[in-house]
Amino acid sequence: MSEASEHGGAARGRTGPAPGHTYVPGRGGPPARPAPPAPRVRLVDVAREAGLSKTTVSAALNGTGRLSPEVREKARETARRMGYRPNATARQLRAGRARLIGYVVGELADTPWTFLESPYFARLTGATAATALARGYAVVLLPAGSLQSEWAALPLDAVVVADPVADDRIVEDLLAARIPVFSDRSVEGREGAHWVDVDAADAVGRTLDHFHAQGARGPVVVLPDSTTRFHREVTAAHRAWCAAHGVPERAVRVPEAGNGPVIRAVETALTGGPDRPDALFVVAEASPPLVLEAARRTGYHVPGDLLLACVSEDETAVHTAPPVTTLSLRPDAVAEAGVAHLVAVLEQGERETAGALVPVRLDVRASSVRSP
Amino acid sequence: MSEASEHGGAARGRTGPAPGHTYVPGRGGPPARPAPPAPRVRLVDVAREAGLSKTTVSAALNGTGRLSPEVREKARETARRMGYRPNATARQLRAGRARLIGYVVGELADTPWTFLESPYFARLTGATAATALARGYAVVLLPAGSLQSEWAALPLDAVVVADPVADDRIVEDLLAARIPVFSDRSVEGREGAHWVDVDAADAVGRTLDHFHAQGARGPVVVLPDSTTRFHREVTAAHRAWCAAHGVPERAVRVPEAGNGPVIRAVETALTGGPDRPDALFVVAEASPPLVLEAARRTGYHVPGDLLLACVSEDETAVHTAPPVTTLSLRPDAVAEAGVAHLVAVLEQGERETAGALVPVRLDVRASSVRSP
DNA sequence: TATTGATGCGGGAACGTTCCCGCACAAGGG
DNA sequence: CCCTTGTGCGGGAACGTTCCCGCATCAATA
Repeated sequence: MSEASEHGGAARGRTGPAPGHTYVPGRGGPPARPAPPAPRVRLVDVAREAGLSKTTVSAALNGTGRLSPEVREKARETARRMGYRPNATARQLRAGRARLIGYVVGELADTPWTFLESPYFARLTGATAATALARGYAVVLLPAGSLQSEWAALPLDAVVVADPVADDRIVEDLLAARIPVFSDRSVEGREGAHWVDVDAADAVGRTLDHFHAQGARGPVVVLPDSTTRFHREVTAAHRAWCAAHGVPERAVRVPEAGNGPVIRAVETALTGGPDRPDALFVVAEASPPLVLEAARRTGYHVPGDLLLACVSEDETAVHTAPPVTTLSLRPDAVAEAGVAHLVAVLEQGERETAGALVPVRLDVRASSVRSP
Repeated sequence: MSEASEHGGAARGRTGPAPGHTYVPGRGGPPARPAPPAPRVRLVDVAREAGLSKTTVSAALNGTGRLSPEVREKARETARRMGYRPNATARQLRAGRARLIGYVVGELADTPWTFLESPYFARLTGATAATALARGYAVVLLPAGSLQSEWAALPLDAVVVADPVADDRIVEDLLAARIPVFSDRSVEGREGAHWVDVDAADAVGRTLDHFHAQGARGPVVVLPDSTTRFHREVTAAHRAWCAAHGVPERAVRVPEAGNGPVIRAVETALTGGPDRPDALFVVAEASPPLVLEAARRTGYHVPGDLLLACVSEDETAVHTAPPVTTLSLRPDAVAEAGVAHLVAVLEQGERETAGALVPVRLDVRASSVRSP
């Protein structure tokens, strides 16, 4: 179970607490005011009190071993009465693993903690922690682009690296330290690295096909200019789609993340070209209401003369007028598949790294439907 | 340093790896295909290889003890060459603490992981993790309303409970388990509990005073209907402010969190009363662009005939037209003060729980400034 | 030359748990 | 009545580290 700063045995005499005294708060003796922090009850303390051995008590509490029902119950009752809680660290040492998973976001290494403010990463983080905990693993948050020294003191069984950038050091460092790494497809083929990913080409295809079906012939896309694998693949997929459909390739790149830069890029996309686009696909993450407002500000009516879709997990898209079509990258599904695979690797020692590709989901709303 | 699922000594023969062989990958012998996972290099392995004792190597690596420069360098060089990384769990056991802090959000216990999608909690979480890590503590994410069984296996030195609801079991459970708890002022006076908080009365006063100074005489507020201490105090402070300024008390309560309910409450606040308000203070968390849109939809011009301010950490407030005035609850400052206090408690064994009150910050923007 | 003191290193216990054994005892069969 | 088998419990090692000692060695001093 769980420790409260386990003050070691230095304070506690090797003899241990006198049976029946120490664990009863304030029994006997003068009412000592500052109350020296009572040492934690250990397995041996329970054993001594119950007149059993630590082996027996351990077996009784864990439901293992061959014990008579009476002895088992006696051990349990004594442990309960004394408020015994097993020392998690000692268990981990014995077990050889800590059931602890690191979680780090590769993107945005210069602003290490802003990733939580992105709805996508917020959902991914939450889903990762939830799934992991359901399988008995806890998740510790690490800063983007963190150094060895920051996780070196942690007994991590594995580390999840979300969206690593191309030249990310952290994956190398972790693999060198022989810590299993879970990430996106960019780590494919590396020894000790495993992956799940979303289908970037599918994401682009689904959205642009949808625009096309609605009659749009001049779609423009707003792409993030990052070295993330997803963003690179989206760029390539966009190029391929345009070539395949005989549509001119119109794209505006966003130099950095954040609502400000993306909104400016949207304005450029809508006003900068030679002719006005009839559809807009914003892949760079931005607040849907702000994108909608930017479209209006530049003289568009949505969906009247501009179809709009955003890659976003932001719930605000539902509440605008009109509601904004979004493409979900399925962080929940990615996390679930990833953790499931990770646990398999850790517990059954899976070597073959068969990654999984998660399909995206297009939530079509009024902003991308040409009214008849 | 960090573990990769430390497969115990059961696999490794008690003799340990033959010096100079095991740690060199694939040296000598046939090219074994499945490559049995090489056992981790331990301190004793380094000691044996270097012809020293584990005591000496330990002292050399930790920079302690009395050692000749030659021996120290030899130990370090050998450790480096063998790729030695200390076992974090063993260190924790010896040290008596794990430098691990739990983090749980009390609010929204029915939807355990959604808290990260709120900009306030996202920032609070990120800032907590960042500050803690800077002081050598890692943060593990726990679900809202989590049970004993979920954190019982973790060697937590302390747990941060953000915004506990009134009847929250978790604080009781943690204190009963003798794990130090850090939370808001609602835990004041409890043994083993410590707190930092924001000044709710100050938050209300600052905003309504600002409205008043801009000439507004009929402000309406949208309040969350939660049992969080902050929300209860805000309600009381609003009542007190209205009484003190001779202004009718106009408030709309939001039954549950989320953009949808808050937006509906905003509409009610703006249209439901006998006379139209001239200022709106949205304390319940919502996306500022959506609030602005709702005000327009109900026939208001901001700031022309309605001053607007939102309690929000959402960066989108800056990018609307007009930009929205926000009241920041300073999650970064709260986290910083909290972690600083927490570390003091853990490391110097501070008993007196002198909590800290963090001032809020009003970022006045065009939405709440009456143009001349 | 003996005594002191400092220096350099190693032996071994301890952190708290789990688990492999082995021992005592009872019951059953030849 | 002895040998086997099974049951119930305990002793002790092991997980990998840190740290308290103690034991040499050697220079400096009496």
